[in-house]
Amino acid sequence: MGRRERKKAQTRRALSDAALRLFCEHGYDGVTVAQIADEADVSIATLFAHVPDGKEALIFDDGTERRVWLATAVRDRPPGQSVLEALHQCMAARGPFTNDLPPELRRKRDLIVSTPALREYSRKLWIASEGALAEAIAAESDRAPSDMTVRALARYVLEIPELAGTEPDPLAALNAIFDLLESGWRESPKEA
Amino acid sequence: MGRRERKKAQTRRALSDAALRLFCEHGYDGVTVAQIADEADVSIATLFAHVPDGKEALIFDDGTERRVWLATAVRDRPPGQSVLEALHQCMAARGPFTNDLPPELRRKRDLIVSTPALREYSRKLWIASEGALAEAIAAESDRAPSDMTVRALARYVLEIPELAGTEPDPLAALNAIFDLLESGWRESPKEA
DNA sequence: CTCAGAAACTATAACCATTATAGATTCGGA
DNA sequence: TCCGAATCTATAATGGTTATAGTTTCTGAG
Repeated sequence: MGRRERKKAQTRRALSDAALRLFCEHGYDGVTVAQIADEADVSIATLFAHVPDGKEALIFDDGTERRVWLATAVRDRPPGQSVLEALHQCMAARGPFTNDLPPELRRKRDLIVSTPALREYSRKLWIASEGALAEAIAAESDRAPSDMTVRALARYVLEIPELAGTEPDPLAALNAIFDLLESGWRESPKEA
Repeated sequence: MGRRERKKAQTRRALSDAALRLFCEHGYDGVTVAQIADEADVSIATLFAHVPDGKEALIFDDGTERRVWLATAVRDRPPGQSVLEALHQCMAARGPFTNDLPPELRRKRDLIVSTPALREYSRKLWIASEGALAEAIAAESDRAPSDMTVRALARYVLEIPELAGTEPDPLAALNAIFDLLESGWRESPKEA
């Protein structure tokens, strides 16, 4: 990697770090992009050159990670394990569902979960992997990636973090949702 | 209804109409709120007084309609019909899933479907009914409205318009998704 | 090595949505 | 009739985002 790319990555990092620090200290709405640019010692134009999606994207990567992570979790799952089980398992290790994280990441997660704008952007990143996940699921289940059932399943799995992330017991919520996806909605009709 | 409320409703209507007309003519991004305010002959401040959620909300109602509509569809469904069947049926009559609409509404629907910002806001309106729908479902199925399974089902049903609205055959997509929710994900494992 | 061009960065100025302020007008009810 | 509240207005400020045009820094070809 040449010096150019190294410096670019450095700048991006400085922006992430500055943004996260300031957000944690003053709250998302209490910080302006100008302050973040100052703190990272770049111009505002440079900030937006690095983060085309805007302020919310500052503390996130571009979503590539999630995509490959999901695809490999499905493809390389242990033999005998179903696709949904594999997704269940790897989701459980993720962000909102475990406390087995370095305190720095935990602070970041708490910031995201407690800030609507950041939660929403996080969801957008998850949804952006829908195509990749649909392909992975399709490959394992003899269906077309464009099959609506496949796309819907992918979408519903990717909505789980936003859906369960704010529950009192996120992990229990996660389990309940995967159970629903696995078995569908079984009605227990009301007494007449 | 006094003159005051009547005038207020009139102004709100003028804003909706102006916004829809201009959006259709120049595209969502090709119109500024200033132009809309001008066209409706009110000040910008008045525009925002009527539409606190901002530009995207101009052509939508406040979501109350959907809420009551969903709740009654579930509660007053024909005897013998399941909750999901009732929701399936009433969704099918809605926006993106039928062409049985006056041309004016069809143009509005096409505008929304083809404009990301408006699609997103439409989804927000649907999701805002999650609590109401969850209560309705809970009441019919002997579960608590806070039961994660109930909440997830409500959420997943309300995501359908965004999920299926852009498909080539939205109605077929709708049917497939309800089938998934009804029966869950049945894997047809790949040959070894 | 060198130099031409690409990439990253900068300052500056614009644009637009949104909110705040303060004051004017209109309406409803007592 | 008259007070208070709701609506509307003009105006200005804030803050995110983009456009422009020019400067510096790196890379790779010759």
